[in-house]
Amino acid sequence: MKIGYPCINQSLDCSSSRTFRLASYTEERLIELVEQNLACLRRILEYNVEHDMLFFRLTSGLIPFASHPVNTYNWQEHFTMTFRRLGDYIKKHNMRISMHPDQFVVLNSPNEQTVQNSIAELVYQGTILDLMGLDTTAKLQIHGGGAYGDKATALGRFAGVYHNQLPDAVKARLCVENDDRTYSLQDCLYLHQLTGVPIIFDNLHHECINNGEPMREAVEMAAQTWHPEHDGILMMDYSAQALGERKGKHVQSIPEQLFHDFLAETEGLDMDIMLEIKDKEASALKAVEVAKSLGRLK
DNA sequence: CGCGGTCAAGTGGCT
DNA sequence: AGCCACTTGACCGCG
Repeated sequence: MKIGYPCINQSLDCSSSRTFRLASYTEERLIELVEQNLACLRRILEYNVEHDMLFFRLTSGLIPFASHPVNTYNWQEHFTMTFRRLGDYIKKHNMRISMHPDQFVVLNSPNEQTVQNSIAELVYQGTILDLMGLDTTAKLQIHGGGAYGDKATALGRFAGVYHNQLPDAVKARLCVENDDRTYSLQDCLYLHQLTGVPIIFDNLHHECINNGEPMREAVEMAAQTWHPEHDGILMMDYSAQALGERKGKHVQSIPEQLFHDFLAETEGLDMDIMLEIKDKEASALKAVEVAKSLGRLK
């Protein structure tokens, strides 16, 4: 088991997703900002290693406008060695890496342009993992997309894009997460049947929409969609409901007892857990201690 | 130099 | 009909 948090470290005084507006785009500025983003990423990774957090999600914003037509710069070549060194560090410390393309990536959109933009974004994010030299256990995590009034048809469209349009390099890394309002775990398992994509499990989303599966059973079903050699062990997002807030809203800080209970409920199951909690590494640190106390983490 | 409006992109639920 | 949330606020113009 590995534990981690997404994208941002609030203890460090740097950001790996500094960016700029389209209106102020210049190549010079792009290069300078990417250098800063990658330098910060290195610091975050070092912090994580020091604190036994070996699971981390890279921000989508590492390369600004990477899949936008305005960016014609060959950043892949320019930063080849930087990415390789980052990847070497990740591999040396046996870290697990994911990326989560944002809500604009919708593979089942009826809008062809949206689909093409989505593919371009997935190619960009996959390229980063490729340049780092990471194997296919480093994943790109997206949602099923929209329902458009008919989930079965929409998932069929997803499968069509998957089989006919996605490059192999993206297919090898793609996984789909159950979301909190449209595609439940069951829906995702159906998509897995159509495509073979592993299903990344989100416990809070599962609490929002489900078909009555108890938590342990749900984790087991998701885990079965991961091919041990090709995909690695199950990745999951862990969060808890912010009390009194909109359903699905993440808490500010991890309720340690709830996390303890979750680990107890899933005893014997191996997985890597991403803490989607507002205060980031602070909660991840607490989670690491809880997991260690239960002997789930060395 | 701090504040607040705004920023590439989609979708659906809530008010 | 418009606002908000989403894996993450950051940027920039203005006062």
